[in-house]
Amino acid sequence: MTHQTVGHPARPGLPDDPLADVTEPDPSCPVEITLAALRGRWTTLVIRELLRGDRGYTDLRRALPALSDKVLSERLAQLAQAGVVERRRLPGWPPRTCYTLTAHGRGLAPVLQALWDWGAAGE
Amino acid sequence: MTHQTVGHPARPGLPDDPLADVTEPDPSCPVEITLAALRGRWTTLVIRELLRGDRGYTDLRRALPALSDKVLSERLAQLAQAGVVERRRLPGWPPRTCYTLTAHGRGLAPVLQALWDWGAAGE
DNA sequence: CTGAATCCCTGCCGATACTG
DNA sequence: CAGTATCGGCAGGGATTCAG
Repeated sequence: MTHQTVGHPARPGLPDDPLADVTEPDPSCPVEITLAALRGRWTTLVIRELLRGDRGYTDLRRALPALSDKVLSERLAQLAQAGVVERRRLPGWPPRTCYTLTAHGRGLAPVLQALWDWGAAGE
Repeated sequence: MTHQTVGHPARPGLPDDPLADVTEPDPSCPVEITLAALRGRWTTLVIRELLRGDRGYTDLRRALPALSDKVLSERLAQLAQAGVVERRRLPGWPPRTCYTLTAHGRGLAPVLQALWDWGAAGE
């Protein structure tokens, strides 16, 4: 059990942590770390695809036809750097790469669910 | 009970909804609605301040000193449009405005918590 | 097949200055 | 006190092209 509810008696809905008091945008703030991982057009859709199972580069292109090579590469690199996805090059020819969510990446599922719930509830 | 768990038997972590199958970024996707509401530098910090209680314009400026007038105005307008905050003009002089989270806006607390948890757990 | 490099264009962000 | 107007810089995103 690595996350969920640190206990925040006096602050409804906000963690009881010094970083919760930052007075300006701070890349080390957990909230910003997560938003940075999700940042950019297409990012959440790529994650959604990978939540459904491992995918190759071409699988992703086929699932998201309007997504350009450049942006797909960018997103996969960004997500790899954030520790969300892992690349595995498969031996043989033609060259193939398999993209998998890391354990950390799979942890985004409840985050996306929370985003979905609020957006669906709202307004 | 307006949101939370539609029931998604076959899709771990993802809602069972046709919109979950969109093949390109779609502003009506709940996830994107939420991300749009949170988009932009300073946005989450403004929300955090308001989660702690109602604030006036100057209160917010004092709490976030590095935030410029223009951006604060932009954020408050954006959040008002998203139905997250409500403005109340107080009568009398000098002019005062009180910013309050709507019920919908208060619902962002668990979302921010989820973002915090993942960012704090990770990497 | 799987990417990375380039070019261009748009939109966001901040600083400054000004109004009711 | 509570904003709005304008300007400039810079980063994000798409189309195309090139490489391993």
